[in-house]
Amino acid sequence: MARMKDETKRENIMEAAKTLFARQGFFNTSISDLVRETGFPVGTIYTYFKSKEEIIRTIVEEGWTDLYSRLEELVAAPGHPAAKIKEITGRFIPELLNDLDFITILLSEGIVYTRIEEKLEILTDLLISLIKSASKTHMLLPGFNRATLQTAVAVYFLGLLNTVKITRSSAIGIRVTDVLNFLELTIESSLNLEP
Amino acid sequence: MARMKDETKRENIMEAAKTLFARQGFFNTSISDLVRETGFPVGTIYTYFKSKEEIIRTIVEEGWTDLYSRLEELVAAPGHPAAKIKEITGRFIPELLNDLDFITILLSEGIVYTRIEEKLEILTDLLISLIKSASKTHMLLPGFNRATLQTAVAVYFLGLLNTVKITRSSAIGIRVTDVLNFLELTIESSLNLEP
Amino acid sequence: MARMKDETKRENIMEAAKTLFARQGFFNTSISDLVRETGFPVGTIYTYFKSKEEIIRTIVEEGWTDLYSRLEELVAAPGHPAAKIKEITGRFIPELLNDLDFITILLSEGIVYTRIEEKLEILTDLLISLIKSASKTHMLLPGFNRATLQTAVAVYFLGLLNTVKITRSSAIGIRVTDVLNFLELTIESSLNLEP
Amino acid sequence: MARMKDETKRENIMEAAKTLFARQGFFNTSISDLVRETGFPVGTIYTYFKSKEEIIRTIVEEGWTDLYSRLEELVAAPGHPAAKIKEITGRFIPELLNDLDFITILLSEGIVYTRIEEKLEILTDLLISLIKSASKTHMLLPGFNRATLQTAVAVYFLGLLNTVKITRSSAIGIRVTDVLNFLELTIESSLNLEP
DNA sequence: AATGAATGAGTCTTCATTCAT
DNA sequence: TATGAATGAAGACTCATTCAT
Repeated sequence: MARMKDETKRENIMEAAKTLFARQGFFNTSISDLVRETGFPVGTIYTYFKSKEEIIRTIVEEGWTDLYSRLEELVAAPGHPAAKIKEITGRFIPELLNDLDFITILLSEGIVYTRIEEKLEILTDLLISLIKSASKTHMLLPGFNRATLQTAVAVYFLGLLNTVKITRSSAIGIRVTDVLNFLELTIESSLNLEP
Repeated sequence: MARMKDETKRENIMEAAKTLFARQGFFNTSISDLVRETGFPVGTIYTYFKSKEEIIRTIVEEGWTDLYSRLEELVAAPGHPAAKIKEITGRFIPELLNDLDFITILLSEGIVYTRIEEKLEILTDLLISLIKSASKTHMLLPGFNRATLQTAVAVYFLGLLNTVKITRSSAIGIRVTDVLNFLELTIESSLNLEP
Repeated sequence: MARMKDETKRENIMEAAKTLFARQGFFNTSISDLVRETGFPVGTIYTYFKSKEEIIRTIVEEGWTDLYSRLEELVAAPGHPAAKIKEITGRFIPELLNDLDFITILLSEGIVYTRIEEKLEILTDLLISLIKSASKTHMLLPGFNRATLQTAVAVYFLGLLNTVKITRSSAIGIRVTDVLNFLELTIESSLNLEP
Repeated sequence: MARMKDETKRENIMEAAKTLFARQGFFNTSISDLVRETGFPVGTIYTYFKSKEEIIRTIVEEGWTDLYSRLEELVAAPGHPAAKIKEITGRFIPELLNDLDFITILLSEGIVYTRIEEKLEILTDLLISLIKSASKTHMLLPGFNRATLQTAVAVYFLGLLNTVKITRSSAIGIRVTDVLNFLELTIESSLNLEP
């Protein structure tokens, strides 16, 4: 087996790109910015990624895969569904909301360069099945059919991310703790969880 | 006297820009695209806007002003607060969700080029005061302090817009009707409205 | 006779242009700068001058004509030649060196847009004939033929102007008084003036 | 390894720029002109110079450095001060006056883009100290203090250059030989040199 | 005559990507 | 494989001048 490409370099590039894309935006970040930030020569960047677009796509894809697989694992693990939901709101989401750079990129150019809807749909499906199994009655809220439920999850998920993202750059009086607090209160009151 | 500045031209430019920015993104839309789309010569574009950035800023600013003033008017009008909330979910939001181009721009580069957090904060304040006056108990949900309430409004608002935006470009199984449906159900069940 | 064009406006334009051209240079001054500075509409500028180039040409031509005619008058007046030379170094040149804007323009784009060499040649001729008639011996300096004498006048004239011009923008330790002082000393010692 | 930056190209660009700037002026020379003249693609111009302004600055700066260091060397060399002055008027100045393109640029936009006064001041200092050491009496001319002397050098230097510059484009009856002739005569008669 | 919107050729510069070394 | 000079299409924007009103 031939010598593998230096995985560290790849990660350095992605890390730098993530920071820059989040801070300045994808279009306002040039490959030379990346060269300056990483200290690598241009050629090296193109050794690891075949285009600028591929860099952002990779950031989003890998970030999402990581996110989703951790969620999947959490759901698949043995244990009570209601406890898993607690785990999600109490640990998984807080962790996610911490990665502001990822959120910023995902909600900006990430949407353009990767099929985010598909990701959202899959995520949504996973969560819905969990919610259903966690719910005593299997009738979460009267009047909620599947589409509405899917909508609910999407609205919450995107709403949370976007709120946190906007919070970042601003003096708005919302803190990440408020967001988490809101989430917990909402989940508790609207889902009729089994004990 | 010389020719007077033509308001129609200004609107043509903004309309074309709105379409293009929403469809291709701000950075993927060149001034030449605008020239092609409007049929105006470059110089004319710059007679009405002093930069490309000013165009997007104007689109967001004017769109938001229109949005907010309609909401303000609705809130200020005589009538029962609960009825006004119905009006908002039943007429105002649906109308807003219809303007997909505006939503797309607002959530993308609009965030970068205008102080969207400030706008959101003001909007949030208006809605909170309405909600409070509409609520029987003035205790909307147990455990909701002001920050959480503000968060709730932000999450819903941004979540709705973002969901609809993503819906646009995709095969995801969510329709605007689902979004509206979800909103109505949520509002009803979570706000304890006076009859 | 038809109503004459408002001569004042013409002068306002030239004055503003002179200031701006001297301060920022001809090419870095736009017609809009002129519009801003004068308060006149563009159209008005073009009513009085048919092009930007004509403005600078007029500034140089009129300035030079004024300069030259005052010199000519001084030379033509009755009186002793040696006294006239004193008059030139003591009054005429100091006055000229005062008009820094004119000097700056003359030495920069003025050279490009008007035939400055012709002007210089005529000026030179006038001064040479004066010097000759003022000189006791009519042999100013041994070895000075006509061409050398013309050169001398040109070098002094351009040298004086250029030195003063550079002095303007800088911390160099030369003052206009030094320049005048130098001139006087030189003239006295090198020209063998009749008493 | 990648290609190395090619010093020849840099020089080609500067050479072409020098010719064009001198002939047409800095502002009337476009980067496209440079592209046409050099045969290089635009990008290559910008590989070697980061802006149009940097090109002119480099031309003036390098030209001046070369000039000054040759003068310095001449002055520092062993030998009689009076002989050095002869060397300057007889060889150094004639060589300088030969480089019409450099003179033209130096006296036009060169003034704007580099601190020419500082250069002049340093040059002046060097020459003054040489003149003083060459002078028998150390009292060059009665009444000449340091400022006047500095002025004298500046006026001569700028006057010579400017005269030659104007000579270039014109039918004026002055030749470079006249200028040199004038200089020699002046120096001899006004400086009281030791034998 | 007065005005200032209209015009579009032309400006400088950038930048993702390639490929010779 | 590593490098970074080379490339040139494309970018946003300017501005002297015209001419409809």
